[in-house]
Amino acid sequence: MKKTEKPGTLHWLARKAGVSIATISRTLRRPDSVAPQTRQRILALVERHRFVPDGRASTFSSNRSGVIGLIVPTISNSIYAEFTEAIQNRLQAAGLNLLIANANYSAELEREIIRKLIESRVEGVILTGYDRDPGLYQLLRRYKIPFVVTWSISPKPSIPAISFDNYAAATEATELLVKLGHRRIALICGVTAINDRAAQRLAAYRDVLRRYKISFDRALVAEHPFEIEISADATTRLMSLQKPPTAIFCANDIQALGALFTCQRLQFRVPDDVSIIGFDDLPITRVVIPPLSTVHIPAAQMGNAAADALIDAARKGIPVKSRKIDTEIIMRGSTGAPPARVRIRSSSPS
Amino acid sequence: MKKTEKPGTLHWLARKAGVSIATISRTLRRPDSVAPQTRQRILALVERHRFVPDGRASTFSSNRSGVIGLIVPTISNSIYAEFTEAIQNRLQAAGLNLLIANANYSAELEREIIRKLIESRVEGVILTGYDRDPGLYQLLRRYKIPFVVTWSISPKPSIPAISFDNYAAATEATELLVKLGHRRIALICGVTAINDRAAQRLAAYRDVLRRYKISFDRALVAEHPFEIEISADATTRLMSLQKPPTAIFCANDIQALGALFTCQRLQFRVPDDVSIIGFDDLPITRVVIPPLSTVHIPAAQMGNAAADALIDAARKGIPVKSRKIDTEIIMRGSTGAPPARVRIRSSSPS
DNA sequence: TTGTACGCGTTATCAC
DNA sequence: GTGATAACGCGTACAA
Repeated sequence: MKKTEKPGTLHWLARKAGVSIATISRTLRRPDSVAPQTRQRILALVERHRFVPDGRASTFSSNRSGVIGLIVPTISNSIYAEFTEAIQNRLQAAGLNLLIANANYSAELEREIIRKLIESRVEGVILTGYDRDPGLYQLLRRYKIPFVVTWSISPKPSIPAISFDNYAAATEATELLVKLGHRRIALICGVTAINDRAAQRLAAYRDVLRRYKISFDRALVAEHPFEIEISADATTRLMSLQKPPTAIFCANDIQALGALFTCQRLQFRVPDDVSIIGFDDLPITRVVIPPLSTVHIPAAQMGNAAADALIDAARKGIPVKSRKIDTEIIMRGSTGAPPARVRIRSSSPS
Repeated sequence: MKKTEKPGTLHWLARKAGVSIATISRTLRRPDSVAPQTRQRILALVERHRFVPDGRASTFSSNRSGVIGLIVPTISNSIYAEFTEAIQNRLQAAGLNLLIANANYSAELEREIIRKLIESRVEGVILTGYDRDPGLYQLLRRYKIPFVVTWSISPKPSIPAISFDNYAAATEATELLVKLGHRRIALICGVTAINDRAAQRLAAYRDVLRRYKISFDRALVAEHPFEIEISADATTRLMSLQKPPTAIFCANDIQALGALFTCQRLQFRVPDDVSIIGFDDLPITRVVIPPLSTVHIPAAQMGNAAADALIDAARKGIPVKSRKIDTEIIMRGSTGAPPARVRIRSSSPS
């Protein structure tokens, strides 16, 4: 007496249709392998009952989850949106699903996410940055889950990375300011302790200063989360120094915008009194006044490449190969030569 | 001869430990229900072999997927980031996982996503906007998946919504401009055909004009995707009209920023020559010059409420109840009375 | 406290 | 072209 099959399953539908579950399954997966007549009857039934097969069971039985996990450190920076959308499009075309996870700049949370992804046996993982507990990489390998690091070039060859070179890009940006004649250059960047991209950009900044024999001043470096208001406050502090900088390298466009508006609010002209260069090349940098000079990051290109690599890895077993993406300095209106004489500030900022 | 259990499974580990799979499973799920000695031995083994149980199998066997799906129309607007992070935090605290999906303002893509979510038997779905094929709601109900609409109040009581009222908020914003004395008010909003939030805000704008006997001018309405450069172009067109508007209501802060910078670029003073009011209250609105007047949307609060509702629905079977969230007009520096005399533009914008 | 055995819903492999 | 049935890996009632 099995008249009461649980509704919404193949068994149940098979009974209703008077065929075997195999036939239903086939109708759904490879309709051609079923007689047109049978197919029609079954499809009508599927339609009528709004049958949606249990993906967990099928993934489980076929041993293909069909999902790629993407872990981003934040979703509030739209540069990751461009990146994510590129990945999504590529995966969709390949019949894979994207699972987006936000680690919120927390190593702890990222660890949990990676574990969850392994638990659900994703077919690939796209990571942001390389700096994490090596055990996590081992875990991914242990379960034969292909992965790729993005937004950062890994120092270890064993960890495949598809990314631009943060150090090189930041070097270029800092050097540009030096070549414009600046000697007092501030840096606003992310929190290097939890962000290897920020750390690399800071390292580049320091190294350029050293190379040009410019003394490094700790007071000119501000590490902060990527929130525009925090960056604005940091800029206020920077520009209130006895000797304010004549240029600010912001290792992130959000921070650059905070710096730009704050300088203007404090009556510093950009770029006449102070130059600002950003990093990422968000669309808004082209619209603000003056347009922001910045480092263009081909986020979509990087996303495409990472997605393609994982598709090949998941479907054809091709190991992920590291690849470097080019960046480009975009000169717009926020950078120029330093003012001829050191500007003396007459009153404190409000 | 079952010596060669497949590695990375409970069976395999059970054999290694010399216990049954049940004991391993128990050790992992409810450690207390196992003798300390056994537990230690097993945990050591789990640790050593980096064992990660197959979540699909467990979810499948326990019939609890433990995931809530969130579908946002875009991830490039940081207002959704705040929303998403609130949801994520709440769910995490409740032991549920968040699956973020980006529908990219495509009904087609959203349909596929909803189907995928049902396939994976998520325990709840958070939707953005109410306007979609009713069949999708039926499908969710059919599989007893609790859902809630956000960012939009549903006109149908059968569809639970936890949201602010777009129409009311937009009415307030438009009315504010009218009360400041503006009669020539432009609207820049999203594409109403694919965005019910934009449609409601447009409806509010029209109704306010009608109520105040201000004639509706199609030329003053610009529907566009939420990209700052597109909004900038639209503003250029608007401000190049024979009789440019004295105020612009932007149903989105991104578009408001595009409008602000463009007006300034065209030498219109904000708010002296033209007032601008946005919608969302992004952090950047407090930093730009002048600070942008806007409608504050309590995105985090809405996210918390939606998450809580779904947690209760998934865990305690409590049906989701609609709830209205309050918005608030934030007056800052971008709005004021219209100029005394109509400004005559002397040359065409570059 | 621990082990046995069944069920979860699908896919894949054979026979027929 | 179709049906029967053995996996897939885990959770869990029930037995020991």
